[in-house]
Amino acid sequence: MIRRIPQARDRGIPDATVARLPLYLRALNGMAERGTATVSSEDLALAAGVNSAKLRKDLSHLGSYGTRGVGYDVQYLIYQISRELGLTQDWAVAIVGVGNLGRALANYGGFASRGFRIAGLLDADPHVVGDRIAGLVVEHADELESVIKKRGVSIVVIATPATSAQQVCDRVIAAGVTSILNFAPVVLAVPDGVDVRKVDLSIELQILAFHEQRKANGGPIMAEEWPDGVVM
Amino acid sequence: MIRRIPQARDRGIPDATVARLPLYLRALNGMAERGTATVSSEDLALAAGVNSAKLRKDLSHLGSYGTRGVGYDVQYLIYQISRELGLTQDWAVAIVGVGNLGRALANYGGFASRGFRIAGLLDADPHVVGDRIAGLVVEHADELESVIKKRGVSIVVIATPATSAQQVCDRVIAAGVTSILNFAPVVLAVPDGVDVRKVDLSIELQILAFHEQRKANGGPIMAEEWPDGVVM
DNA sequence: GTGCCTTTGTGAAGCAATGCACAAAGTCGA
DNA sequence: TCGACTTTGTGCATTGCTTCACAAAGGCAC
Ligand SMILES: NC(=O)c1ccc[n+]([C@@H]2O[C@H](COP(=O)([O-])OP(=O)(O)OC[C@H]3O[C@@H](n4cnc5c(N)ncnc54)[C@H](O)[C@@H]3O)[C@@H](O)[C@H]2O)c1
Ligand SMILES: NC(=O)c1ccc[n+]([C@@H]2O[C@H](COP(=O)([O-])OP(=O)(O)OC[C@H]3O[C@@H](n4cnc5c(N)ncnc54)[C@H](O)[C@@H]3O)[C@@H](O)[C@H]2O)c1
Repeated sequence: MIRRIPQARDRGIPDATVARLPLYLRALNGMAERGTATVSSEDLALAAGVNSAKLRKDLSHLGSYGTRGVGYDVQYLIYQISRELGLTQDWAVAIVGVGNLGRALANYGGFASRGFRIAGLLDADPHVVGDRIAGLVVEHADELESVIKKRGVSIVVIATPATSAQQVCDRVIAAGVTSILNFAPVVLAVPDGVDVRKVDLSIELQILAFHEQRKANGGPIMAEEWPDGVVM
Repeated sequence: MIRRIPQARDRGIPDATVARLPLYLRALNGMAERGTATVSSEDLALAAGVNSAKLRKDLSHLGSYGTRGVGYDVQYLIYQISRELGLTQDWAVAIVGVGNLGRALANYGGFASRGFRIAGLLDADPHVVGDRIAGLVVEHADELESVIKKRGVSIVVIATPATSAQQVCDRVIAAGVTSILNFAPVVLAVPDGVDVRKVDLSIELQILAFHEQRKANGGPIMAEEWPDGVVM
């Protein structure tokens, strides 16, 4: 039986931890702006909305960056988390599908400030191609492969209708992209080695509705039957 | 020691299961449109992008709705999942903050089709108030409480800048709302009994960047040190 | 120095979710 | 009616994540 010997800086950081690091980073940036020099796990955990033991365990996966009796140096921790997440370099992102959502994303300033530079906007609709949005001109979807290669795009955001998403996905993967953020409500099929993250707003609302219903009724109405009262 | 006796329709559905039900529902709706009458756990799992044992276990939390040797009746399963999620009723949703993102959400047709009716759009900016978007007129944020009460809003979407989000959140909770979908990059403090779900696009990109960096380098650059090479 | 106080880092226990593997249930053709 | 075949529903082992609780580390006052 093979047992992994845990090391000081174990390379395998749990997914759950990776997903929280950006949260810590955001809280730390706020503190840095307010001039805070050091912070305890307790306070940082509070600001990030997690439990302090979890925070300490998460940070311990990156290394031993705290000082007992004192806490963590805010600037140093910002740097370490940023480095771990790969935010010390900047990333070229292309947005495919410049409709309602694609436009909102393109106009959003919060990406650039985190090192995500929008390097291309692409759409299949000739009425949209040529529009200038947030300083960029929308290019035709036919240019997808060439834009990806010329501008070193490594992350693609898919904001097309569901029907085109898989096709766009296949093309960007063929062009060498291995990180995709998908807003279309479809399950994308991708080969191993490609990471897809999805954001589905309608799923979030459905989860809220589930809990809301429980709060109101203590559960769904009409347990086992069809609306007309006939059990199948 | 108290041990819960598992029942045919155990009322405590695991969170992980609830989060996947909308996925199954979407896959089932696709099948229904294509005229499929029954589906096996294997096929449905494939369409939803999960493992079939997981799918069966998830569905078993709702009840025993399959037929051995055959599979699940598509229409019946759609109804059962919808009922469980609370989608057999419709929900009035208000969007607070009608900027880039709020507009995209308001214009999106995918909510109404799932029983989420946009019942109000609110903004604090007088230049935005009065705009007509997707058939609704934007109202002033001062009307928040009255809109919630008059239109029976039970889910609020917060799409304001981060600085206003907590304040909006406090107000909607005071007005009786207990389900919130938050797009602002802040941790909202809420009392017990209030559900908040958050969508943070920039976190998703950061997670992608983390994995992308690993694929490229096998890990972050300059393990323990500051950029200038001095260990703290 | 020395000792007190604070806070980290981490074993270990507890809990939740996953995935395997198969008996039981039901279908369908002969 | 029966037997072969398919597919569900679930017990169980496993994995992964969370939380507790505390020894060890380090700062700081005197
Ligand atoms: N708008 C929202 O709030 C929202 C919410 C949840 C999910 N979504 C999903 O996000 C996606 C985009 O939504 P939207 O509201 O922006 O839709 P939209 O119809 O406004 O925009 C889609 C854009 O994609 C373009 N397009 C179509 N096929 C293309 C292709 N092959 N290559 C490049 N571009 C192509 C279209 O020309 C259009 O401009 C949809 O899949 C939608 O379901 C949107
Ligand atoms: N646009 C995106 O793609 C995107 C991506 C990720 C996160 N976000 C987040 O979503 C939120 C909205 O983003 P946006 O791009 O639409 O911003 P925006 O500035 O375009 O829109 C914000 C709107 O909220 C309104 N507002 C401000 N204070 C208010 C209050 N107290 N009550 C009601 N309305 C108020 C403003 O008048 C404005 O119209 C922000 O928190 C942003 O960080 C946006």
